[in-house]
Amino acid sequence: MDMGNRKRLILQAIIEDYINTAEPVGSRTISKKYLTGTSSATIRNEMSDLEDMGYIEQPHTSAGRIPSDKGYRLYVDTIMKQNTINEAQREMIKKEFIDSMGEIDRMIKHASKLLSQMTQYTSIVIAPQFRRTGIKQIQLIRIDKAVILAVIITDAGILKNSVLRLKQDVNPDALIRITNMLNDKFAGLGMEDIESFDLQDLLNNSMGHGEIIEQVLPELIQTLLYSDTSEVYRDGVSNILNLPEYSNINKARDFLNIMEERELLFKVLNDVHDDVNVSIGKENKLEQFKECSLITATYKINDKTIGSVGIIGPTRMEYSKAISIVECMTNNLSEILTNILKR
Amino acid sequence: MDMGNRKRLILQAIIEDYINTAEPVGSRTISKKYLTGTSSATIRNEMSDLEDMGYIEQPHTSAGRIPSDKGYRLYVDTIMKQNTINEAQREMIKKEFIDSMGEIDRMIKHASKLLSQMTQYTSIVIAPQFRRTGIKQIQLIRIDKAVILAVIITDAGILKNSVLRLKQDVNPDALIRITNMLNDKFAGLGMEDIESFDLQDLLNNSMGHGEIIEQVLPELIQTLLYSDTSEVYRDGVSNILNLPEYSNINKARDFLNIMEERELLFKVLNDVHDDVNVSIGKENKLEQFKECSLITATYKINDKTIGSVGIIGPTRMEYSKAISIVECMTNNLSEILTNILKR
DNA sequence: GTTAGCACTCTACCGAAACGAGTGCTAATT
DNA sequence: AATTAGCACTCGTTTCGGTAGAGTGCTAAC
Repeated sequence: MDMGNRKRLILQAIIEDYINTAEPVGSRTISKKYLTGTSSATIRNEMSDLEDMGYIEQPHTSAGRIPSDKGYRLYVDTIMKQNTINEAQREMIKKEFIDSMGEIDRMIKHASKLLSQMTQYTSIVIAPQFRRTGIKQIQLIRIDKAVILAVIITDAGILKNSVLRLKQDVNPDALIRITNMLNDKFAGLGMEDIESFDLQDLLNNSMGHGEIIEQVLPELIQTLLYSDTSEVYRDGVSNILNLPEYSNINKARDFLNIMEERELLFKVLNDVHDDVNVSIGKENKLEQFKECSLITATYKINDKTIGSVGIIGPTRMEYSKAISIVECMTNNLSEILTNILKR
Repeated sequence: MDMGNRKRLILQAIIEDYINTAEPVGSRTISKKYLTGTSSATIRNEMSDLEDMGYIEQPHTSAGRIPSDKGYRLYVDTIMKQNTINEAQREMIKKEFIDSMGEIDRMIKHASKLLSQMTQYTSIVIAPQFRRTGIKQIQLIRIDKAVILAVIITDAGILKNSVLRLKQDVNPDALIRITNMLNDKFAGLGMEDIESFDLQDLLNNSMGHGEIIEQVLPELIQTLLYSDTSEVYRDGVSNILNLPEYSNINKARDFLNIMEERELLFKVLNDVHDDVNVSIGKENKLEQFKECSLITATYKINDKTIGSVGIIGPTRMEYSKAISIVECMTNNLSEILTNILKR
């Protein structure tokens, strides 16, 4: 059976009406609101075909049709019109960012809030990923007897610090030499390189500071590699309770439960690599998201992906709007973060 | 009318039964389950008195009674038995902390998770408050042309850093002199002192570095005073959906909405100063908490309050258990944080 | 002061009936 | 051959009356 243009229009009508109303759409509704030139009987026939083709479903006899995941997929890929957010909204995102600039952290939280406010779904954002950047500089600062502070500055201008407690005191000169040594070794390296770093090699060339380096380095590497896992921000979690899909308390609870699993959310967002990705319903790997759609996008510093943002909503999602917003958001984030670096 | 011992027992019975069942408690239930020697008729009379005295309420004629806020208050203050958590649970809290030690941040998140898991309510924790500590040391580090990193180390060993971008480059020697100058002025001061700090005075004695100090200082003070607002962690928000109080979607949504207002939560937790505080129902200043109870406790470093934790639940809360858990938690937090310092 | 008994009240629950939205099929129309 | 009108049928939702049950307040007896 082929997909005539009228079928396409009917599918579009069903999806868009269902997105608005969350009610199964009947043939008469379509005939009256969308395809006024066509009778409901004709549309019924077409709908029957669409059902056979798997694009729509019937919750029960004598109800209208609702889109299937496959239907949404076709819609997203070939039917819907793109970029529906208007210039004013784009400006809003841009402007809001300029206002919130300063601390990267605050900016990220703000991005999350904006996303959820504009879409009325739940947003998730992961903070810039240290691991994905390179090391620019390492500074060791003596703050007390046998206590030093390690500050790490990355390509992306992100800082990490950790307090290292040593067994013995270090004199300032030695500390400077050690700092230089570490910088020689580490500056310019990517985090991937650190993982396979040869500790022994460094120790052999430690010019008498072996003992100290032996104490400092493991902690330092630890900080470098693992400190920034799972910095996840959510916003608008309560938005989903406005949706009829979640008027069922149990579903709502399930959803909220996942939203409290930071590590899980982190993972989900972290292994997306496309610029913009749309996962519809059962396309999601996670069992708990089988009735949701997830729109994700990555943001970059100097064209290197270092984080991502996402929107979670019901499969009945305003895809077009959500996609444009997420896209616009990551573009702005990338631009601003990259600029912060250049300054 | 005076409060005889039997009235007290009946009130206790009503409250404890209601805490367990969330159903209005009738006279027959009490006569059968709690005061087996007394007939339901007698208890009815007593209950009528208790209602007149304002300790219990009737949702409608021909329903049992439920405790009023005043009733809970009396219960918490004079009736309930204290410290109901057992040694095993105490050990659990202690042990969990030892496991999660290391980064303060992680520890705080973990505390929040533990609180909500053990109580099955929603927990809120605010991270150690920088503002409430004194400055130990300030370090300025040149990381690039006209870019310096300010690291602040406080009494409590907490660090803050901010990147400062200057209009002109600074040579290392000047930076050291400036650093020393700042340390002379700031080290040992409490955050309260900073607020009233006389900028002009420092500028007058700036030994030729006035221009740089003028650029550095405002940002630095900004960081000191405002950077750590609203580091709030929540956990177990979805727990409340298990409670019959929130089977009504609207109430649940209201609750979730508040829980997304970090600043609000921060404020609520931040202006509690007692060691342990219980606010019941309408005793809460916040409109949205009029049907909740809030148990808060503060934790300290070296006997100086620097943060607090709290539990939010329905007025029908297991006060005794919740209070002990919160108390135990803050004691452990205080101890461990204080020890971290000493090391 | 306490208790048994009883009339009364109010809610929650249940089932039947009416309703209405929507379908699928058939026959007529274009 | 495609479209449409008409109609019987299905199934979920709403409404409504009736009933059961829990609990009270009051009275009279103990």
